[in-house]
Amino acid sequence: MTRAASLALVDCNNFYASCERLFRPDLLHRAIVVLSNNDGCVVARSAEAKMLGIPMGVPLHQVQHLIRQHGVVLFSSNYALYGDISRRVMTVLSTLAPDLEVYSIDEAFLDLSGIRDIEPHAHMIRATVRQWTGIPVSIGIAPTKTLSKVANRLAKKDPALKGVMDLRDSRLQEQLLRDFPVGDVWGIGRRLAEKLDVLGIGTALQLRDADTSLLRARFGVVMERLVRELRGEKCLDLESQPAPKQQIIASRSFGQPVTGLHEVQEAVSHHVARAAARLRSQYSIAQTLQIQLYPLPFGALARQASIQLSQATADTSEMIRVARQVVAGLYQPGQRYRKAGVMLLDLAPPGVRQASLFSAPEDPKRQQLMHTLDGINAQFGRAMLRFAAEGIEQPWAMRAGKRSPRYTTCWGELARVR
DNA sequence: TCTGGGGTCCTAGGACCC
DNA sequence: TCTGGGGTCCTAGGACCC
Repeated sequence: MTRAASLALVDCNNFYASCERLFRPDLLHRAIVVLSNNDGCVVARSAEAKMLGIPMGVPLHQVQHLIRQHGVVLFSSNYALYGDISRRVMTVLSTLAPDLEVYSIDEAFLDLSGIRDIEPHAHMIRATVRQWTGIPVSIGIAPTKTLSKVANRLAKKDPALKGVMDLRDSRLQEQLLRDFPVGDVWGIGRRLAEKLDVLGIGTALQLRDADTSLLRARFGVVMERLVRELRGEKCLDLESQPAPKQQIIASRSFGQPVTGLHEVQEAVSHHVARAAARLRSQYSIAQTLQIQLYPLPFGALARQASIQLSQATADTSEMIRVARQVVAGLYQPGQRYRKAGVMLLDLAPPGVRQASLFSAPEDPKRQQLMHTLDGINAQFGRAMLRFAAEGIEQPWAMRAGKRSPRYTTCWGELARVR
């Protein structure tokens, strides 16, 4: 029996539905469903709702008959609440393992190396989270992240396991992967499952034992990593420090279709403000602003524009000023819009190269670039002053510029100090 | 008629440079 | 008319995740 490094995936059961239930204990055994913004789609279901055959992500109108027939209780989503409860769960978990990675609002990978009796420990984790937060969780234990995902799924499926599945044993892996549909493997979506099916690969075991180089050639490096992980070879590390976002998106569907330019501009301005706030909270500035307007009917191509800001910034009013102009350009009178979105790209810091150029010193493009770098420097200086004023430790440092006689390469880089 | 809001990584192809 | 190699950067789009 081979026993490798031990990783656990802790996943909250029916998370949003469980959160709502905390405040409605009378709904303990009732079918309940949580809806997306504007109450459009089903985004979470209690076990009872799953049993009724209400699928994940389905538009509400498609299951209205089931809802009425079985008296399913509906909730609008309350992300502030779910975020708060998630933080409590993660805090509890962090006291029960040497290291953890918060993977999503309802999942965390735990490093359990150094813990001797892992299975009893996992049961203890499960009971503690339940007792301290009220949230039920399932735990999958395995040598790699991908296998721990498999284990977690099995833990959820078989009640006899009491919420914990230990998949460290390689013979057990072989046995259980045999019946595990390849489409349920982490990283295999609908498209890939279809393509694998054509190759005669229908189970996780067949995928695990397939020819690596063939898969690599056909599907790329992501697939190769996935296959190796299924074999118990660790390719994905635990990332306990959350990396700063590389792009920030803020978008919303309108409750009703919108036609007026002013209304669209107001909505976009609001999204810009939300995105910029998130940008500042990770101490970043953005160089590129992207605006998307989604017309009706559903599925119609979005109108979009991408704008390089004259200098990278995190300033809300400057971004809103630019965004309003862009919206005016994209907007078509008489068109009905269902959704608007904003995306911030080319974020810095940390460690993001801002620009590079190989050109003669008099090249106007180089002048432009130097101007941009000056802009970054200025932003950076102001940020530092603000940190100092607020007594915050200065988290970033900056480097810029590099020259050679004939040509000049310039680049700016904001690097993390610690 | 009614259809969420975030994110990530990878690849292909074109522009551009020496 | 045919004729180069090697490289970077950017963008769009596809696939996936929760």
